[in-house]
Amino acid sequence: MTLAHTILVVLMGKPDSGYGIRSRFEEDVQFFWQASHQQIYRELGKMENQGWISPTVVAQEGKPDKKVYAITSAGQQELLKWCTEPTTPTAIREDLMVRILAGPYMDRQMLMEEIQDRREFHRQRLDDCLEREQWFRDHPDLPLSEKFRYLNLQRGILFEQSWVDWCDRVLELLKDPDLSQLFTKP
Amino acid sequence: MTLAHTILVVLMGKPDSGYGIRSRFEEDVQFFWQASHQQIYRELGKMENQGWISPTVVAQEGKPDKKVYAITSAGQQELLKWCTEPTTPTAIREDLMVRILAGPYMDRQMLMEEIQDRREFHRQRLDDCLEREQWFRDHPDLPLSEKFRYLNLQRGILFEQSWVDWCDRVLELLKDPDLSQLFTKP
DNA sequence: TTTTAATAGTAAAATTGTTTAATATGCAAA
DNA sequence: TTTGCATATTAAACAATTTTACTATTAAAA
Repeated sequence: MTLAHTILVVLMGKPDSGYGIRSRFEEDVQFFWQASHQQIYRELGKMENQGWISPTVVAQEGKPDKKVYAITSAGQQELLKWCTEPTTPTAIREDLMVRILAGPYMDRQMLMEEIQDRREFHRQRLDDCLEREQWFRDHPDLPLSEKFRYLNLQRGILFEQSWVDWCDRVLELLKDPDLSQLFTKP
Repeated sequence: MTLAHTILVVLMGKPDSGYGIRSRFEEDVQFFWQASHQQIYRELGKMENQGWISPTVVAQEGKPDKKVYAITSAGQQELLKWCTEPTTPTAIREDLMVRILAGPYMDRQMLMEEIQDRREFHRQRLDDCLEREQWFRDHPDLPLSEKFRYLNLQRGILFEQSWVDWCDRVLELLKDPDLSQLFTKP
């Protein structure tokens, strides 16, 4: 259950409410970890039961009360323990790849539109990543924790770029009904 | 539920048993779709109930009997229907990225070993992909369905290559305790 | 000759993830 | 002034996935 440990890492930065954690997920973790707010709230409940985090109810002006969770020393220990365990590469389930396998049996135009849409999606994300990269470059004197976030951003850039490149290449090849230039084009 | 449709595509090629389907998953789908044998057997049961596939028990010499499933015309229709629906980009959950975020709080040497291991993993997969690419290039007169598999292989190559590149870059940067060359190295 | 590996399948539990809904506060816009 | 949006949390139902554990056959290796 890495979700719990992702939350622990986020809380190492600063204590936060479920809502706040979710927002921070969207901001800077979104391209390699997604979680709905229910998932986060449920996980926070479990984590509290295990003593990894402790809540404080904070009254706010103009907003509903919130439960701010802070990581406990037990939580920090748990995080460090988790850091000694090996990570495992993500099992990818990419349905566009399944669609590609179905390529011989489906309408070519439809397939190409699907890939075109996907290209647009990843190009948009790439743009977002590059924009954030520029922000980092405009702020060179960042604390170490921010520098590690930059490393993750680099992963995202390479990932999105490889998608765009692949889509472009495949769209070019699919123009030909029998993919005859498969091995001649680089 | 794309697993069912992945199985349908695989069965379009030729009828096969659950065990055989699983083997073919490992061979040529493994880097973008993984499924355990229970998942596949369970899914096959559901698919049979829906009339998408029909089984034939085949006795074998020297091996246990097997249930060979063939796609039905209802199954083919279902597959074509699925092909008109848009695909959705995978939600990635990559725990190495969480580990990177934990970087400021953990032992640097340990983190670097973790990344080194990951690099080795992806380099191995890249090698496998390149080997299979060479096989394709040695067999230029392939049927169309094989050519589409080659397109998927290209995706795998770009994916694994981007991992290796990222690991190399990060390992270089992490040599320095405060990541001071973050913006100066390309 | 016992064990291990590969083939072939089934069952159940536990965990994780998604969907839908309900509740509540306060601000701003229409 | 009603509507919609952002903030903030909880509950329940459902679907998907993973883990663990069985049963069984045959070949090959130790």
